[in-house]
Amino acid sequence: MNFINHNWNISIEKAIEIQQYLSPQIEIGEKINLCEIKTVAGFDVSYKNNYGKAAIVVFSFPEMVLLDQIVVVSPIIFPYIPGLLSFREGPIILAAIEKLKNLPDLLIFDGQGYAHPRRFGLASHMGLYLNRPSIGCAKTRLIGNYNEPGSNVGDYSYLYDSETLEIIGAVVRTKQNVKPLFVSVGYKIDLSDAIKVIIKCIQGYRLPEPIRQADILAASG
DNA sequence: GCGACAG
DNA sequence: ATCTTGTCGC
Repeated sequence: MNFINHNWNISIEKAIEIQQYLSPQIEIGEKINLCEIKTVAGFDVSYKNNYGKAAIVVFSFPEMVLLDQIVVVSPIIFPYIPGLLSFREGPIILAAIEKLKNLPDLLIFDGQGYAHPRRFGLASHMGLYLNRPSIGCAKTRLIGNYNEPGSNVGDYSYLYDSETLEIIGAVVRTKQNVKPLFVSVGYKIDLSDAIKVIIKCIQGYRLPEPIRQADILAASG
C-alpha cells in the first residue's frame, strides 16, 4: 500500500495513521488563483440501509449555470466515526467522480477540510487524492471555538483551535436569520478565497448552490 | 470518568 | 445521515 493512493478497506487505527501521514502534504499544494476556476462541483451522500447514494452537481463559475450532475449508489462499509468521515464517504465519492467526463476545477464538500483534529477532513483528503483545489463546507462544527458572526450575508468570524488558537476555518453567514456555515480550507486554496467562493455560490439559500443541489439530488428517489 | 462528536 | 408534525417567522 502506498500513501496518497491508499487502500480504503482498512481499520480505524490505520485510517488515523494515514491521516497523520498525509496531513502534512496539504501545505505543499500550491494555492490557485480564483480566476483559474471555471467550474465548481458540490458533493453529498445520503444513506439508506447499508447503501449510500452519492451526488455531484457541477456549475460554471462564477456564472453559476448548471453544467452536469451524477448519481451513484453503492454499499457503505466503513462506520461513521467523527474525524474519519472521508473513509466512509471517500469510496463512493470517488466512484461518482469516475463518471464525470471532466474533473471540475474546484470541489466543495459537505464536511470539514482543515478544521479537523488532524487537519485532514473529507475536503482535504479528497482534494489531495484528486490533486484538485477543494473546500470544506459543513453545516455544524466538528472542533474549534468561535464567536457568532454578524447577521448579514457574507459576514464571518474565525474558527480557532481550542488549544493552539490557530485559525482553522471560518463561520460564515450565508443567509440572514439562519445558522452559519463552517468553511475551511481543503486543498490548494487559502481561507480567504474559500470564503469568497462560498459566498459567490450562494443563490438565496443557506447552502451554496452546488451543495444544495447535490443534497436534493442525493435525497431524491 | 464525563462530555463532545462533520455525515 | 435518518427517524418524524406541526408550527413560528421572514
